[in-house]
Amino acid sequence: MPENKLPLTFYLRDDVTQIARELLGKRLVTLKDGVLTAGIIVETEAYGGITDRASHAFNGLHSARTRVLYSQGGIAYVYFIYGMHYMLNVVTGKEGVPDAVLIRAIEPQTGVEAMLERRNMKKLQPALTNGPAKLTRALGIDLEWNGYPFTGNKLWIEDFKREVRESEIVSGPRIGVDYAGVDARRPWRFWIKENPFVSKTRS
DNA sequence: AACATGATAAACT
DNA sequence: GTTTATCATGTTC
Repeated sequence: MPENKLPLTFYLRDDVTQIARELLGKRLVTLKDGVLTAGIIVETEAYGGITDRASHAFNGLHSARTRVLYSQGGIAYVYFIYGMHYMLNVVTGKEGVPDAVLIRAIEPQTGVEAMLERRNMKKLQPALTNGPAKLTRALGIDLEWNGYPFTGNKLWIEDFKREVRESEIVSGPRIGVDYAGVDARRPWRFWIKENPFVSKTRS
């Protein structure tokens, strides 16, 4: 177990955009079937609870799907979309506040062979993990991981000796949320400037 | 009916 | 190499 694993207190803070920024440069790790896979987080998006039209919990919606969003921070919110993809979010804030950060891209670091196999690819290239559904597939994350804690021994985020200067962090509108009206234009997507593993925007 | 996407193919430059 | 179009596939409200 790594000593630099982020503590629960990291996730319990109430500024979700700040947490989304701080997650850049951190190392996301999964341990599944004895196989360790990990990568550096290079792109995130903040989802601001009940007042954010792009959030699944907008207007205080409670449902079977959004239940884990209202939990105390420090657990995973995994959901299924477009009939075939899984998305990983980090739930933040105190219990009752459905804030979350979507992990949109990572830079592969450990267990590249296993990731390539899960993705059915032969060679390391940005397409391995440069999108939210690509990285969940590469890390072996599916619906079973919904609600799983980031403080356990199967899924965690750890500090990594990668200094991310403020000047390296770029922000802009979130992807795929055009339906969200005014909230669609909020600059709540954060990424590391010029990193080749950041997702490609569709025009 | 819509969806916090990815893979592929075809037509560009 | 890049942009544009199309489809896959099933849960959610």
